[in-house]
Amino acid sequence: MPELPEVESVRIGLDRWVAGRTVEAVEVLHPRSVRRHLSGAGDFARRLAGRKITATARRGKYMWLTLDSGEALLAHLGMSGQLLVQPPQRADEKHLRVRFGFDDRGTELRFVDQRTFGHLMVEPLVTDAGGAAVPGAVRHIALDPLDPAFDDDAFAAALRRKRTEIKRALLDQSLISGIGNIYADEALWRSRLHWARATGGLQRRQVAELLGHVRAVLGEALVEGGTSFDGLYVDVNGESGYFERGLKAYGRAGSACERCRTPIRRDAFMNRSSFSCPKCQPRPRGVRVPSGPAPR
DNA sequence: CGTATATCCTGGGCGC
DNA sequence: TGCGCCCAGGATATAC
Repeated sequence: MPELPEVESVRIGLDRWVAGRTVEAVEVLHPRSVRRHLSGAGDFARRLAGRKITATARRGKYMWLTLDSGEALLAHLGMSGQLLVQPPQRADEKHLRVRFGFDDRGTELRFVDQRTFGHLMVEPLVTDAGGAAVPGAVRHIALDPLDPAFDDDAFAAALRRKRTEIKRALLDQSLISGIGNIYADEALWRSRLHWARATGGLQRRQVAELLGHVRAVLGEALVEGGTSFDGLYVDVNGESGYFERGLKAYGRAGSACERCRTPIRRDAFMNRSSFSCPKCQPRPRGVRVPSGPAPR
């Protein structure tokens, strides 16, 4: 489940292995992986053929490779997407979806994605509201909290205007990007905030502290090389991350909270799960939550 | 318009 | 051994 730290690990790896190289052949093995490239797989491949990769970039969970044509190859890894750099003679992965060959006949870039929630597209760069050049599909994605231009005060003000719960807000990529279910739960645990706390009721200082914890947990995971689950996520060269041992709340239902030893609880939340400490993160007054997984 | 919910999709794991 | 169900969840379309 790649979130910001995992995506950034992939970007760094790709930068080293593919920046400066020229794409030759592109093979789309599964049309769903390019479903958001509306002009089709053939057009996707044609826009890349002969193009040199000039740089890599990322915002939130999106990453892209800029091309010498002024366009970019945009990637979202979804739940299980991987971008692997492999020798051409290496056997195809079971869930290989797109293969990129280079004119130097060296290593290939491969998009592997079991669950096919990830996607790739080629798009022109456009200028966003903040004056940055981003692929069109990224225009509505907010800056992520590791971006130097992220505005803490504007975020706090936006939170206070909202009528929603804090975890929904953390997962809203148009408000703050890069955070998924795992790091949302971790940041809330560190902040001692229940996921259902109303955004409008948070004090400015609480928002500042929450942002501090968000940055800390993302930064620590980035240093560790990303969180790895089920072997589905590996970094660009196939090495798993190790952050799972640093998780204090996510996936720890029934285990003792490391602060107070109370068993971590699991609540149904947005058709998935939310993990928190019943004592450190008390439920806000008036909020009733069904326990266990959400009904399907 | 703002917020909430349904939907997409696969296969490993597990109970029977 | 095999069947069927559970489960993971980001982004988007649709509903309220």
